[in-house]
Amino acid sequence: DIRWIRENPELFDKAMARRGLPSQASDLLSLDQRRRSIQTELQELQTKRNESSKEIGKLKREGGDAEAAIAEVARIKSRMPELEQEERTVASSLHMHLSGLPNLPAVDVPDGPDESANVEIRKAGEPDRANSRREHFEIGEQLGLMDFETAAKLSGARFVVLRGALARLERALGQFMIDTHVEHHGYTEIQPPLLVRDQALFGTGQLPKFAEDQFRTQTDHWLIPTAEVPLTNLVADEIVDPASLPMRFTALTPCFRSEAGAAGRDTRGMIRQHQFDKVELVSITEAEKSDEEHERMTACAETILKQLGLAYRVVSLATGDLGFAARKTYDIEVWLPGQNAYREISSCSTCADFQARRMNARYRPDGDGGLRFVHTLNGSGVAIGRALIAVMETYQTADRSIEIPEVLHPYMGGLTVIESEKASS
RNA sequence: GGAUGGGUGGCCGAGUGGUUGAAGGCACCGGUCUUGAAAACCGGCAGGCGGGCGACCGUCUCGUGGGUUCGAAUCCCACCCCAUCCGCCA
Repeated sequence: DIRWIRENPELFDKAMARRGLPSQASDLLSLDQRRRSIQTELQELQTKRNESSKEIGKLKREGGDAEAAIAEVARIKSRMPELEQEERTVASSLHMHLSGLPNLPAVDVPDGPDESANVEIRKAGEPDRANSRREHFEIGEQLGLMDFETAAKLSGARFVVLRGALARLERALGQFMIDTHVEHHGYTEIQPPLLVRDQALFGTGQLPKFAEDQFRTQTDHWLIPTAEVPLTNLVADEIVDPASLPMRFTALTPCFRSEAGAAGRDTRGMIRQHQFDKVELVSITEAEKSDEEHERMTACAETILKQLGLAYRVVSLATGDLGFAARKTYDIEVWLPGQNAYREISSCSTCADFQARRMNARYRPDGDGGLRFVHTLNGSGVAIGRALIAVMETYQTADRSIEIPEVLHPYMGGLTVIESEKASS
């Protein structure tokens, strides 16, 4: 919001500095200043032109001579095209700069250059630190149910083929999660498009800066990197009824990420794939309710891990680790015994009005007649591929089987353990 | 892929060159009436931007961008989007 920057240039620069960005308020404001002075000048000319035109209309109706007035208008108009052009140039330059700016971090976001400055908020469960624990790909390959070689034949690196009981386990996880959010947490299930237009990705903030992280089709669609994109854009260009807030949407979808720039990171196993399933949570709230909703959403995601019996911790991301659109983010990190480390399995963010502004999503608060931007939040509830990994590593047994968490039994057709000798069945 | 039709305020919908930022209706808000509600009646009700301490003033916007014109929602061009029919297809 350029007006906010105009009124709070030091605060703005300070906020950007917390994200490690150079101060740019003065550049933005000089552009803004230029735009406004051009606009003012242009409007004065337009006023004169409009007055004269009305005069002409009146004279003509009354059968008078309008020649002088017409010449006057022509004279005024001769100066306008140049100003109009300049205004367009300056305005679009300003717009470009503004749309490339990340969201301002909330005051309580810890300062720091990267994830090392993230702050642990709470822990749940007891991490299994036994060093005999195998990694998920060892477990999966030994069972013959997780196949990276075949996936590479079909699609290259960062894909996987799951078979039999492991394929079903992944499906069971997704079903369990979405059912939980719909039946117990008040979310509405959505089956959204997986291909979206530029406009949608701009709205949630992936465009224009992060085009190279996405897959694009030949029809100029983009494969969604997360269901956050279609779910949040549900309210794009809408003026929503305040009585319908908060809106809570959930979806189980595949997500597609090019992982440009991630070469060499998490190359083994299913941690970082071009395609993975995820249950997403999105909330649309009134401005005052978003912080509260952020806590609630994070708790909804945690519920899943608790019910699966997985150890985890919640961290508040430092300014340097915060995503582009986020004002504040909690990551939930699940304990992976095979890696002997906590790894991100969910990321819950409040974007405040950042995305709403980009997609022009508003509501009319009760009472005053004005319009306000809604607040948007999104969180994983949770990433299914990583949940599968966590379950495999947490519930591995000495005899190379995997026990299945109790809450998933109904989704597994009664199967309670994936046993190595029955693996191929 | 072929062929049509269409994009106007929160919604529906009128409007083919001159006080039209836009009739009418619905919704919504305020009032009268009523024990209360409904109905009826009266009034209000688009958004962005700029200027002013302010009551206010100006400007832009009828999908988007150009053009014609003294003047464009209305005429011309390009693009975007939506719908329908035919073909193909899960």
